[in-house]
Amino acid sequence: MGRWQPDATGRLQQAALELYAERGYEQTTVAEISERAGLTERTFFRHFADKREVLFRGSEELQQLIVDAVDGAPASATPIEAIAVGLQAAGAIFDPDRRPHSLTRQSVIDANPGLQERELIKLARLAAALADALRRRGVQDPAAGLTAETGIAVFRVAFEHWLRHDSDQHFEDSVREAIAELRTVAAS
Amino acid sequence: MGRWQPDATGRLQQAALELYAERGYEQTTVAEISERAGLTERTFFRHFADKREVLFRGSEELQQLIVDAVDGAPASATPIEAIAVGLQAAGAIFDPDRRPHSLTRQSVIDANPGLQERELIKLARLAAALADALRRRGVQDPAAGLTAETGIAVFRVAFEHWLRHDSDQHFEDSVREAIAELRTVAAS
DNA sequence: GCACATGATGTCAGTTACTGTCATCAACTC
DNA sequence: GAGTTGATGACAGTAACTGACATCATGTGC
Repeated sequence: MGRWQPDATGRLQQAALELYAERGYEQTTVAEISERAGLTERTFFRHFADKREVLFRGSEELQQLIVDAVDGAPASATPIEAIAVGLQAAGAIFDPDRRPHSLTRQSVIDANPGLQERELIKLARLAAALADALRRRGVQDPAAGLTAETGIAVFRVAFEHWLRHDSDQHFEDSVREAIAELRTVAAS
Repeated sequence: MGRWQPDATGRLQQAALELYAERGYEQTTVAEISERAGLTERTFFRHFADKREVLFRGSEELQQLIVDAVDGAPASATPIEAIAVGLQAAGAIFDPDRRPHSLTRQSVIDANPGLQERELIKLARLAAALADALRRRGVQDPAAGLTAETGIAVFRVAFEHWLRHDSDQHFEDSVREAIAELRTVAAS
């Protein structure tokens, strides 16, 4: 059993999620995660900047996916429609098969304030990226920023609905429903 | 020079802000902060849960101030108007005399992602408290949550404007302007 | 004035997240 | 098959944070 087992990053992610879920985030040491993954503590910190980040790898890809979709939305789309197109593209990541994994991950985050902080800054970065994408479409400020933040609110509503809904509804449908809800609220 | 110098919490806060501003948050140790305040490291952690929290003491009072004002807003006020009343009450804390202090504090936060995370979760808690206050006024969901989050966006815009504006404009006026901006955006 | 309770602080030992440095080993190149 | 490259191990070190217990200032009852 030499070094160089494949996918060290993935093994660390899986080991961390398992342990966080089993015994809690704070009760889990990085040494334990690394051991379960067959690696050392030092190697963990070569793959992840800190103990929280192991749960958030992939948020960059999610952001890129969404931003690319916004960039690709038809020029005729209004700002909020462009955001909706972007969010729906996230369905490629949030597919029904991965819902159990997402549920476990979210329950771990919801149980720990430190992890919630990390989640919030990821969403804030996504909001900033969405605002930039809107500006590239010619949307002026402060509409770009406000629409982007509204988009984050929609994302959260859609994601939570997708998580909690038992049926294997597609994420795109959850986004559609959240947008409809937003229009109702905004029109009142 | 015995123990029991008055206002240990305040001395720790001032020492921390000075050192964070002088040499940076990460380059400052809790031992150094405590020493400047004439206390020990252990005592620091009796006053503050962690090294970040020393910059955020008072956010609970701010939240209470705003929520109380929302509760006290006239029954005839619309949800967003009630939020505006609440945010304007924060002018009691953000008075022009404290602007230099707020500027220093914000520059420290803006220079460190960890501190930004803490700021974000404080704002998220404020948003949750605002949503509860709206529900007490009979506002239904999801309008309560969405209006509360919009209120946070308004707060951030107003606060940043108040910070950056050289004249000693009152915070209440910044809130008024931000609300007007929001109405313009929403009506477009 | 004095014993006593109370609360804030000091002291000290310990755990753990995180970093710097250098050695080691697998795979790839020529 | 020697050298290069990149990932990992080993080890020492710093600093955030915690638990346990001692100590001291202050207030209270007498």
